[in-house]
Amino acid sequence: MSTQRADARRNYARILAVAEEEVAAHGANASLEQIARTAGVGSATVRRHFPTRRALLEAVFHERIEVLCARGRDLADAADTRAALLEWLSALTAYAASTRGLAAALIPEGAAGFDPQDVNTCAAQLSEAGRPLLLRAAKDGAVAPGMTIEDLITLVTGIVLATEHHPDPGTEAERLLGLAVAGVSPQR
Amino acid sequence: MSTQRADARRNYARILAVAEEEVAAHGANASLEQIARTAGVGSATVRRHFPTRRALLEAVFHERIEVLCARGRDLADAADTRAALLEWLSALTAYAASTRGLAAALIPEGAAGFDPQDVNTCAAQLSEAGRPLLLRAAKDGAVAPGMTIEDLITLVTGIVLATEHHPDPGTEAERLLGLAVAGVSPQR
DNA sequence: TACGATACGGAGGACCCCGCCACTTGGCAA
DNA sequence: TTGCCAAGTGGCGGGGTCCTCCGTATCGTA
Repeated sequence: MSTQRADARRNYARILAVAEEEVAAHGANASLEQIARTAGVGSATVRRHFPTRRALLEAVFHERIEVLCARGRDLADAADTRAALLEWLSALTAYAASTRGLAAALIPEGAAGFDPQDVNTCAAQLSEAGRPLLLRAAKDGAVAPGMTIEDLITLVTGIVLATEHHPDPGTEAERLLGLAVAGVSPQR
Repeated sequence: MSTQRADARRNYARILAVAEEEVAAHGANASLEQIARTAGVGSATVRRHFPTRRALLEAVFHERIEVLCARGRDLADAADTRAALLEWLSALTAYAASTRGLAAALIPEGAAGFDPQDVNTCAAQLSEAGRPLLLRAAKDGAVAPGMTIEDLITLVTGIVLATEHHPDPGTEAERLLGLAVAGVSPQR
C-alpha cells in the first residue's frame, strides 16, 4: 500500500484541502477547473486523483462523516434507545444542512446504483453507524416496523435538499425532521 | 394583452412543446441549446421567451400542476378530512415522482427567494390548492398543529428529490411519504 | 404599399468537462 | 552516487453549454 509517490500524495492533499474550501463556498458542483487552478495543479491531475466528481465529494466529506459515525457509536448504549436514535438523526440533519454539498453527495448515483466495492461511500458509512441505533429502537418498539436505516437517511437527505434554499436551512430542516418523526398525521 | 406577434406566439408554443419532451427525457437541466435546436429556433429566442431556466420549467409544468389543483378542489368537501389531505399528498408525490424535473422546479429559488409577482409559481399554485385540505384536517385535529402547507410540500419535494435515483422512484417515494405521515417514531 | 416596432438568430466570449500525449520527476537498483 | 524507468504531471484541443450583443428579417398597421 501507499505505493504512491511522495509528490502524488502531496498533490492529493493539496487538492483535497482546496476542494474543501471550494465546495463549502460554491456547493456540490464547484468548478473542478477552479479547484485545480487554485491548487496549482493541472486539471488532469485532479481528475487522476478523483476520477469522478462524486469521488472528490466523498473524499472531502469522509472525515467529516466520521464525526457522525463516532457520535453514533457514543449513543449506541444510551439508556433511552428512542432518544438516542432521534438525537443521532437530528445531529445528521444539522450537520448535513450546515455543510454545503453534503446532501447532494449522499444521494446515490444516477444509474441503478450498484458499483463494486463502494463500501466506503459516505452513505454506506452512515448506514453502518446508524443501523445499530435503529435496531435497538426497533427492538423497544419505538419505531414503525419495516423501516430501514437507509429510509431514514434518505428522508433526512431529502429534507436537507429541499430546505437548502431557505434563509435558515438548519432550523428549517430540523423542524421538518421533527414533523416527520412525530408524524404528519399519525393514526389515532 | 396578447399584443404579441403571431410568429412569437408560434415559437413560444413550439419551444414549450419541445421543452416538455426534452425535460421528460433529460430531467430538470436539459440543454436549452438542444431545445432551441430541435425546436428550430435560435438559442436567443428561447431565452427571450423564458428568461431563466426556472421560467421554462414552470411553464412546462404549469398545466400539469393544474391537474393536481383540480384534484385538490374535488377533495375539498370529502367527508373524511384526514383521508382527503393524505390522498392529495399521495397524488402529489406520485405525480412529482413520475415527472422528471418537477421536484427540482418546486424547490424555491437560490437566493433568499422573494421575487415580486411570483404568484404563478408552481409552488404557490400548489399551496393554494392544498391549503384548504390542510386547514380542514387541522380543524378536525387530524394533523399536528403549527404545520403549514408549505411544510408538507417541501417535505414531499424532498422525498421525491432523494428518491429520484431509485430503480422505482414512485413506490419508494410513496413508501417514505407513508412513513413520514405515520411518524418515524411518534410519541406513545 | 411602405414603414416602424417587434422578434429573430447567428456570432462570439467565457466557462467547463474530458481525453490525449509528450515531458518531468521521484525512488529504486546497481 | 548515478542512472534508469515507471509513475506522475500539465498543457492543449475538442466538444458542449450558457449568455449577450447586434444586424437583419418579419409582422401588423397606417
